[in-house]
Amino acid sequence: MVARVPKFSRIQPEMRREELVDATLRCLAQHGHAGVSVRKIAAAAGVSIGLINHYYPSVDQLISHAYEKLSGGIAAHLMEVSAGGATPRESLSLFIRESFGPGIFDPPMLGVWVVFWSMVRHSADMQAVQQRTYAQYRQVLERYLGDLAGDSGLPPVNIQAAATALNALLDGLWLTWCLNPKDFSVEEGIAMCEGWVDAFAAGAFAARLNIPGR
Amino acid sequence: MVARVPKFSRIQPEMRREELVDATLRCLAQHGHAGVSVRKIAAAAGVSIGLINHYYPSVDQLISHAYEKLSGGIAAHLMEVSAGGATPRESLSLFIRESFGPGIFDPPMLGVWVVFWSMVRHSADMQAVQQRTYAQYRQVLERYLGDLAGDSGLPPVNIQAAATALNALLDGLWLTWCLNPKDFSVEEGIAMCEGWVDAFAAGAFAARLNIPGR
DNA sequence: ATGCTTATTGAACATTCGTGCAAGAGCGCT
DNA sequence: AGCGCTCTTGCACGAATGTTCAATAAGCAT
Repeated sequence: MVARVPKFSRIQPEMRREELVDATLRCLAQHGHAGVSVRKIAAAAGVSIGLINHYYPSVDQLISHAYEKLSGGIAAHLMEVSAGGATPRESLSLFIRESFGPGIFDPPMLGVWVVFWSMVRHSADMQAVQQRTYAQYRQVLERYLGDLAGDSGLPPVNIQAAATALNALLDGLWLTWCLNPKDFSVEEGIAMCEGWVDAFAAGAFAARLNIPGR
Repeated sequence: MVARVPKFSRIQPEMRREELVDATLRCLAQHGHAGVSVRKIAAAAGVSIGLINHYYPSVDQLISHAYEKLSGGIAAHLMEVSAGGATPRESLSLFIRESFGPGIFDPPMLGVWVVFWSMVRHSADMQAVQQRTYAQYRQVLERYLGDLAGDSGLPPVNIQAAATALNALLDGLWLTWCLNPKDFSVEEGIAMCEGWVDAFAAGAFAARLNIPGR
């Protein structure tokens, strides 16, 4: 008497998509650009090669969905955490500290983003995801920085430019650190960002980031 | 009477290497990751497929040399330009403005760097180039920032951390702008960096970037 | 139980890739 | 003028790629 053992299991399409996207992210983190491979992703997800094209017309669309999930997930997480701050200044500190947390500050993650960035220029889908998620990020920072400037009674400042700069500082530190984690410690990175916010709150950028903007 | 027209010309090995490296950079700028291809590079250089492996044992070494040339060239250029400043503060302004200049602030360049970064984690050669050129960049900034802090009579500050932060701000703005040049103008980017240097010169970061460092 | 829907499989296809290698030819040297 | 070094060529090879598609079988409904 032999027990029936199914060769595979059918699961709900949405769950399967989720699994495929997760496998994609794992693949990119491990293999970098070489992870953009139907066969590698299929192996990582434990499914057959053909299943991927059943759910995604092309591998590019799978990557695009993975981009959306990762980027959206991080943005949502940062928003949720920073919302716990009692003041704008405190929210910014939470946002900064969480940006340096595990799952974000992680060298293999560079391999993932590098793939995404390399596709932005040639894919309209990727470009759309990039612009949408970046705007989301920046708006959060704009709100906190705007409130902080209001609380501090600062002269009018180009908040959008300030948010762009803080975001760039975060991104640049992340990039530098992922390329060589020995360059500086996470705590030092946080201190650099906190210093920037302190300077902002003290009105140090008012002279350069005056309002006209665009 | 038929004029002799050579099928190809022999040139000095060094010049040929130069041509191959230039073709590589052009390829990466145009095709991104797809430009990492012996055939595409050979076509861009106007030579046969086999010639590349004659000069470089593997395509990875060609990319590595291209990385070294591009990175070293930019570093040398920035050093040369910024050396023209009469004061450390002026040198920093020149460094910043030149960092936003053409040839650096250029969206296709993102495709080049993205390829380099994707290889740093898996190639010891690329890692070595990365660390060497990054240290070179930062040392220049450290010198100017150190002199500026001395001139301003600031309390002791972790200059290395400050240079890391300014470099990260530059990199982050570059990345953001290359992904979407409409986000902000070059002049705004320069203003953000100048504002950071102003704040540094005013001692705004002294409290966070205190000396112990590491 | 039986049938139906369709999620899932895996082989097949045409491309493209990097590298190896023997043949060819440019160009300096005698 | 012709020898010879080696730069240069381009075909050949195996491996890996994305996509297609007919066949299979899981799991729900009847």
